Amino acid sequence: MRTVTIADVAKHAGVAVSTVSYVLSGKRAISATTRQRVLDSVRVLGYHPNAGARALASKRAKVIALVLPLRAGMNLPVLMQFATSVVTTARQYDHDVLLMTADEGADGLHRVAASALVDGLLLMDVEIHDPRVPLLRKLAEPSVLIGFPADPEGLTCVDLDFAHAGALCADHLADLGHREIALLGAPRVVYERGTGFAERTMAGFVEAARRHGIEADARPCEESFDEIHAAVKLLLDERPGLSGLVVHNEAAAGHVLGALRILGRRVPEDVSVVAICPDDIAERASPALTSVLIPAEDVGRQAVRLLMAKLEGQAVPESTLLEPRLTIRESSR
Amino acid sequence: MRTVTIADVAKHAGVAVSTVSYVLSGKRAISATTRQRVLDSVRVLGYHPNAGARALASKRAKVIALVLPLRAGMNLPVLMQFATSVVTTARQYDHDVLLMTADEGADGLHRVAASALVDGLLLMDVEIHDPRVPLLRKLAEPSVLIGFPADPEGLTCVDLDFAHAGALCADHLADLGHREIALLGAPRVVYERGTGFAERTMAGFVEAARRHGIEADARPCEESFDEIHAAVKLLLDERPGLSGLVVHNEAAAGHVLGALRILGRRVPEDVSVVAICPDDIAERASPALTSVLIPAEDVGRQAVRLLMAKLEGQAVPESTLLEPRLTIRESSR
DNA sequence: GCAGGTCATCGAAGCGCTTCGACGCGAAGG
DNA sequence: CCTTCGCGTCGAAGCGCTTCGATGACCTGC
Repeated sequence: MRTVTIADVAKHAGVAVSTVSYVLSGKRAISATTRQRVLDSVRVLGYHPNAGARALASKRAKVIALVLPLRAGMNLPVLMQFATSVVTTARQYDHDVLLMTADEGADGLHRVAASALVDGLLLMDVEIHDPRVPLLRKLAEPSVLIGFPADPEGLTCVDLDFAHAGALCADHLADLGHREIALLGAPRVVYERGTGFAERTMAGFVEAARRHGIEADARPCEESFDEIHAAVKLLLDERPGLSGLVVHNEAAAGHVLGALRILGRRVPEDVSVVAICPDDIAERASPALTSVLIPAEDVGRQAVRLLMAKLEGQAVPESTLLEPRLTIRESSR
Repeated sequence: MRTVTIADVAKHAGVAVSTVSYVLSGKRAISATTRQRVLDSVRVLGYHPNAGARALASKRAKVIALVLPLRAGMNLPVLMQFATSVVTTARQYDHDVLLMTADEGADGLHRVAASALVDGLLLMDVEIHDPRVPLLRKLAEPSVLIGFPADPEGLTCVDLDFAHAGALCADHLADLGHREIALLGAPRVVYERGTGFAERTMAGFVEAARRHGIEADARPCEESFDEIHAAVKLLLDERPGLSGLVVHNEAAAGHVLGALRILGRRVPEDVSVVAICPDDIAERASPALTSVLIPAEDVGRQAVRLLMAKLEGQAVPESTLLEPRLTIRESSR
C-alpha cells in the first residue's frame, strides 16, 4: 500500500495536481463542485500531504521550536502547563511543535532555523544576559521569548507581570491591616543566574510595601524542608511583629506551612500566607493558600499567537505583560 | 543573503553535488582530500542541509514524535525528566523530537505518521485499553510505548518494573523486622483509568508481603493535605500495629510526613516510611526518605534506543522492564 | 458582434536533496 | 600487454508539493 500522493488525488478526482493544491490551500478560487469532488477524493483515499515536500516547495515547515530550560530551580509543573498550552495553541494554527532543550544552546537554534526545520522559535526562561539573544536578533526566523533579557530592543517578549504580582501580594496584606511582612523567594541560585522574574517580584513587593508605609523584607529561599524550617524560624525570631508572609516558590509553599505549624504559628490567625504559584498547589495545601496565579497557559497561548502573527509578517508589540490575578483562600485574613 | 544550498557547497569545493552528499552521508567512499575540501567549504559557507528536501528525497525526516499525556494525576516532574532524556538521547542519534499531547488522539498520530513528519513514535502513559494501540499496530512507522497495554503482542514496550518496585519496598520493610505494613498509592482516578503501573506496584507489594508472611494493606491515596491527613489517621486507627508505610505518590510523600508529625508519630522511630518517587523529592523531605527511584531518564533513553533500532530495521524485544533501585535514607529503620 | 475582463483550471518549472547507474583511471592478474 | 576490477566521482532522475503564467470558457457592455 504505497502512500497516497497529491497526484493520486488529482487522478481520482479527474483534475490537475495544481487544482488539488489550490483546493487544499484556498489560495485560488475553485468552483464549489470541483472543490467538493477533490475533497471527496482526499477523504476516500485518505490523503495526507507530505510534510517534507510541502516544506520544500512552500518554504514553510509549519513547525515551531519550543526551547525549554531544563536546569535546577525551574518549576516543572508550570513548565509542563506552559508546554501543553503551546502545543495546543500551535495546533489551532495548524502548526506542530519541535521540542528542544536549552542545553543545545545557540548552535541548536541556529541548526533548526538554518535547516528550515522550523519557521519560528519560542524560548522559555531567557536570562538577563542570554548568549542566544544576539543570535535571535540576527536570525531570519521570527522568535518570541518568555521572560525578558536586559535589552528587549528588537525582540518580542511575553511574561507574567511579576512586579505587579509582588505588589499585589503586598497590597493584599496591607489592605488586611498587616504592618510587617516578608517575602520568601526562589532559591539563591535563581537570583544568581539573573533570570529576572525573581528580582522583579521582589522589587514589586518591596516597592508596594513602601508605598503602604509598612515594613517589608525579601530574601531567597531554598527548597528542602529543613532549610525552609530554619529560614522561617530565623525570620520569626528576627521580626517578632511579622504577620504576613509571601512565598514565591512553589516547591517551598507546602513546607512553609509545615514549618509554621511546627513553630506553633497558626495560619491565618497568627500569620497570613500568600503564595505565588499555580492554583492546584494552592488548593492542595492546608489551609488552602491565598495565591497569585502564574498564568502559564495564558503565557503559552499568547506567545504562540505573537509568533504566528510574526510569521504572517504582522508587527507585534515588543513586550507583552500578562496581569496576575489574586485568589483569596483560607491562608490570609 | 540567500540560504546556502548543497549546490553552493559543490561549486565552492569544485565537486559535484552528489559528491557533497556522499561526503556528508558517508554512504560511498570519498577520498580523504576531496572529503576535506568539501568539509572545509561546508564550514566556510555555513551550510546546513535543508530538512524538508532531505526528508523528501530520503524518506527519512530524522524526527520522532513524543506523545505526552497531559491529564490530571500525572506526575509532572517525572514527565519532564523523561521528556528531557528523550530529547537528549534523540539528539545523540541525530534526530529531533516533535512534541504532541495525547489529546490529539489516534488521529494526531495518524496525521504525523502519514504526512511523514516523523519517522517513529514514542508514546507515554499508555492505558490498558488504549484506543491508539490498534492504530500503532497498523502503522508503517515504528513505535515504542512507555507502559503496557493489555496485550503487548507485536508492540515494543518499556517501563519500570513496578511490581518489582512494590516488592522491593515490602522486602526492605520485612528485612527491617516490620510485621505490619501498608501502601498508599496513586489517586483513585489513576486506578480507574487502568494505567496499569499503579496496580502492578500494589500487586508486587502485597505479593512480597505475603511471601514474608507479614500483614499488608494497599489503598489509593488522594493528594490534598487534608485527605492525606485523614487517610493516614484512619490507617493508624484501624491498624494500631502498623509500623511500615510505603507511599507511591510523589505529590503525597511530603504531606504524609506532615500528617505523621501532626499525629505524633516519629519517623522512623515509630513508623518507617518508604517512597516510590524521584530522588530529589526524597532528598528534599524531612527526614530524607528511603525511596525506590523511578528511573525516568533511563526509561527515556532506553525507549529512544529501541526506537532507533527499529528505525534501522533491527528486531527488538517486545518488552523491556527496567529494574528499580532502593536508596536507604533516614526514614526507615 | 467583438474587445476586454473574470473565473476556473491546467501544465510545467522548480524547491534542495538523495541515490542510481555510468564512467574514467590506475592497479592487479593472467 | 591487455583485461578485469575497484575506487572515486559525476550527471541526472526523481521525491511530492507549490506557484506562476497561460489558456479557455463565459460574460459584459458598447
